[in-house]
Amino acid sequence: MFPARAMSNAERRKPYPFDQLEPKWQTRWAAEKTFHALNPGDPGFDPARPKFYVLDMFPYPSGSGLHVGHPVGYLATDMLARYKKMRGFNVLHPMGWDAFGLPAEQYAIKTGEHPRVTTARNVAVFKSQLTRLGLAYDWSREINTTDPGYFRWTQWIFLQLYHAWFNPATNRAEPIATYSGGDPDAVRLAYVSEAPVNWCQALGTVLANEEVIDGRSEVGGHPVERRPMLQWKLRITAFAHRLLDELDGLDWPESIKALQRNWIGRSEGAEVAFRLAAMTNDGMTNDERTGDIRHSSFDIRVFTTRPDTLYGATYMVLAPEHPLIDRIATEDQRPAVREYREKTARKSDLDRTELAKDKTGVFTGAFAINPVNGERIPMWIADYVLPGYGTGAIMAVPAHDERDWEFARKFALPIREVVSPEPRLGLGGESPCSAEPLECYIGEGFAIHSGPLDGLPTSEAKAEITRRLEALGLGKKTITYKLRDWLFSRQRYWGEPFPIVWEEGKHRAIEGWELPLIPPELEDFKPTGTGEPPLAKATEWLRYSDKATRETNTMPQWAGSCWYYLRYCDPLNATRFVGRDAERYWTGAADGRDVAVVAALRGLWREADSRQPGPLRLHALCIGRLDETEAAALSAATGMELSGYAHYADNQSFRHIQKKHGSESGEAKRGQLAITEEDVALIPEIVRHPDEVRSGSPTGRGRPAILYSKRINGWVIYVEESLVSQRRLLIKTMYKKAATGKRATAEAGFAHTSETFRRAQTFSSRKPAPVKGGVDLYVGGTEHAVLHLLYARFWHKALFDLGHVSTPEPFQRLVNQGLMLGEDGQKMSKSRGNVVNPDEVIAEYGADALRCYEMFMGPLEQTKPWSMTGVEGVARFLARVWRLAMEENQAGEWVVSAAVQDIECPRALAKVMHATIKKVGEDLEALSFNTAIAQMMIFTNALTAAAPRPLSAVRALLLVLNSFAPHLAEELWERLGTGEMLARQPWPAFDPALLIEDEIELPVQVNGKVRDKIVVKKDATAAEIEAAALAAPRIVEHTAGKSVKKIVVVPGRLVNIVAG
RNA sequence: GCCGGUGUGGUGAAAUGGCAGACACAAGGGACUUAAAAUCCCUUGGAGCGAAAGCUCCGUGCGGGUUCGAGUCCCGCCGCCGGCACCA
Repeated sequence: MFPARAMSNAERRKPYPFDQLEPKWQTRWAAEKTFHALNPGDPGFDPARPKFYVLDMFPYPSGSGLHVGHPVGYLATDMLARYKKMRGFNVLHPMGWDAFGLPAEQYAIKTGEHPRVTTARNVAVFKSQLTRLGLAYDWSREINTTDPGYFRWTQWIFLQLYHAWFNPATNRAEPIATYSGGDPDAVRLAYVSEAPVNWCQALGTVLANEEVIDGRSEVGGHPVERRPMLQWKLRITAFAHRLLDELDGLDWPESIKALQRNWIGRSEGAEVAFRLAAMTNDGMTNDERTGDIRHSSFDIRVFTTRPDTLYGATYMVLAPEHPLIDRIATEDQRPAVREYREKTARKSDLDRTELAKDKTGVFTGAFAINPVNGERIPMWIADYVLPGYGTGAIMAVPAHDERDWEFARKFALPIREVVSPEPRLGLGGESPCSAEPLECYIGEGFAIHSGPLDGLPTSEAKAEITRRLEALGLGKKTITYKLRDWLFSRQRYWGEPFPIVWEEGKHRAIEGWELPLIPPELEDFKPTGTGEPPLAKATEWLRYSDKATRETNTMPQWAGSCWYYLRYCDPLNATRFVGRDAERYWTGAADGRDVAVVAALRGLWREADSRQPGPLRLHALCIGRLDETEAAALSAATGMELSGYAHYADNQSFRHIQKKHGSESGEAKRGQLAITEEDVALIPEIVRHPDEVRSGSPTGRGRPAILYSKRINGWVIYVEESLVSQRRLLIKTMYKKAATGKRATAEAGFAHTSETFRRAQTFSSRKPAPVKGGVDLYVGGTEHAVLHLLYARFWHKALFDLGHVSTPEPFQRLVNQGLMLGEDGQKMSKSRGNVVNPDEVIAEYGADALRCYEMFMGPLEQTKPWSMTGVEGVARFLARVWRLAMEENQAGEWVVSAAVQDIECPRALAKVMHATIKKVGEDLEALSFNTAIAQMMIFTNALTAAAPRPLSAVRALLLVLNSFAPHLAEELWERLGTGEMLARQPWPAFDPALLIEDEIELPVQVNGKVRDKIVVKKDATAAEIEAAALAAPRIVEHTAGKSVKKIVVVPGRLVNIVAG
């Protein structure tokens, strides 16, 4: 060992001994489970506390570990989690690993080491790095997507999708059993289809549209080609309108919402049916040429956003993949058509989009009839029309669409102007002008040469033509989306196997009890290159029965991340993917009290059931409290079928209020009452006399109700067994105002009641309030805007429809942390050599300095370059904090400074202290970490200057600093403190009275320029301020020789004198 | 082309329509020290005037507008970053 003296010299170089105290506190937090979150039902769980679920996007544990850019978001959530805990919240702040994926598998192929092994190693590295940052995760909830206990439920959710369909009538996913059509396989949310897909030869797998960027794979940048293959898809398109519409209610950055809107790509327009012309240009009739259509003159439908330009459609274009081409192409055009289609099929997406600026196409020989004017228009095929969008066919209006214009010019097709930017007179639709327009006009305007539409502005013309087409059955208003179904299978080893077997060419699901379906052990993970998945090599595993074999595709990496935020709520649940109570509690459909209500209901139900055994159904009559969704969740939670739902906002409470107002029926109607605070206060009176409560249900009228009642956490629940003969259990819920006592409690209770009535009113006016819920705050990078974030929303909505979760959206609030650039201002990357490793920063300056620096740099959402000198500055700040309380003695040991004394805080210092408590709290709520730190620096500077230093002020600093620099704060708290852990302390209160100055300084402007300052009493009147301002010496100077025209006094702000 | 964001000192950045540049970094000067490190103090948007205290003018990408007052709101441009892009 070093001699003591040498040791202290070495130590002295460190501004404070973070290298000792940081590991110490990390160990303590882990040992004492300081950040362990309790679930409803756990011993010690406090349902009265509000909850806060704050989530990071879990990382893929790569082999290279973290760089300093990764933890930006983790640090933000950590600070918020620690703060919310001090604020009395039950905080859920978990972390886990998104560990299936390509890199681990590619590494395995290279080294022969099993991905399971490398994944475990990488996870260990990541976890230790995160721990060294002092992140307050509840590690007891750690999850790993590659853990069979986890992916079992990923497979289970897939089965829910497989066994479900989207019912357009109800606009939601339903069990496949409710589908009455002939072929359920055609409508499942998870289905197989043979279609052109994105095949990446280098990766040996197919990819989703979202994973292909400019014709190359997102991972690795390898070329991607179109190839028809039999693949699994998920029917995300069925949810397109909901995924789009429900973005509005989310508290997300506008940019991410815009990205998703863009990706979903809604277009409003019309579908128009064109009839195939009977006569072709060679004089033959269709009947003579093609047998198939002899008896049915079929239609070709096109989609257009500009139905108003229908009179200007001079030709039609089909996508080369369009299925009707074989039937319509004329004999003489057939070779050219076939050649063009083959050429197109060979083209990659990249070729088709990037290089195809020059239009190509071939005439099919067929003609279609324009339904509005009976004109024969030629039908072409061209690759600028895409098969997957709209109907795969367009009407071409070259005068008003740039692509059609270009195409028409190249192939000398007619161009007819039908929209004029200015209203034009005297141009009848019956006489199309012969002169072709000189340029393409794509804007809106007024219809011309368009028969009955002439003169109408574009928007009216659209509506008019659509109405006419609909009346004739030739078209209809249509909404089209760009979003395509999600290609869900991959030809890789390291992913979840599908819980599907194939028998005689048909697929079917395996049973739930067969899960998890574990992938086979393989020596050789290599993709086959033929599109056959590596799992096909496991011959033993492959065989399911004599006749059936297993599906060999695996799920994409996104599968596991689609629902991980749910698993965190209840990570060890062995019977359900997430416990209902845990899900309802943490994702916010219910607060702790609601969850307790459900638990009590279950108990009451058991009691009722024991009196008269047999299946019970639940009939929910809700007084202003539960909406329909919650009633459904309640029935699921109690295990009772929901036989009916009625909203109950009126009835007793309604009558009671009505009586009070002296208005008899007729005057005040349901949902139209202006409910006052006083009215709400009357509600508890009803509750206090349960005997007066009679069943309000139509069937229970007049019969005395058998009431079970139970009081839980300010709730009173009645269970009314008035419908015994029908085996229906009537439940009612009613909110009870919090017991009188502390004012604050009563107010909190009141606010809740008030909200209840708002919702009740909203419901009775038939406009359900949007159900908020999901993760309270989700922080992550912007790169998942249309991948993970869209997929997860889709899964969540499907699970919601199927009754498995209680909210329609997974992430209520989303924040993107900004990118961290290298010191050179470039993106951090190994090849640039500008990567900064957090471990090195921690070794030199400590984790607290790294934490504070990353948050001090600027706003969380902003991109910003790393600066080592910046870390140094923050480290200096922390060292100053340390020296506020500590000094070195003769022996070179740190001891509590004699300057810290238990004295009363001088008023000036107290002011800074309370201002700091206020600002840091507000800034944390607003995620303005940088300005919070600046304020703490101000406070620290003030404290440094003070001698002696009041103990209470130093402690206050530690309380607010704790979220940012928890190790340092804990250590000083311990040395100064009462023996309790700082992390468990409540957030300090500030005294607003102290922040109000008796006298305030006001700047005085003359013509908008500050010329002097005056000091006035805080409650000075405007007249007093005016007089003081005009008397100020420099104001007198500046207004000399001028006349004062106006004086603007902004109390507490400034005075502006307008003079001229 | 379309969509979203953004533009303030040498640098990172502050600023409910109300004193532009808080808080830091860097730089310069000083104190302590034999010396260095560490620490502490001072100066620091630009130009000009003054011996000094201080004063004046200009200044938030550019051009207009609203207002007693604009970094902030409105209109029109320009630059940069991100996304989408033959989506009919």
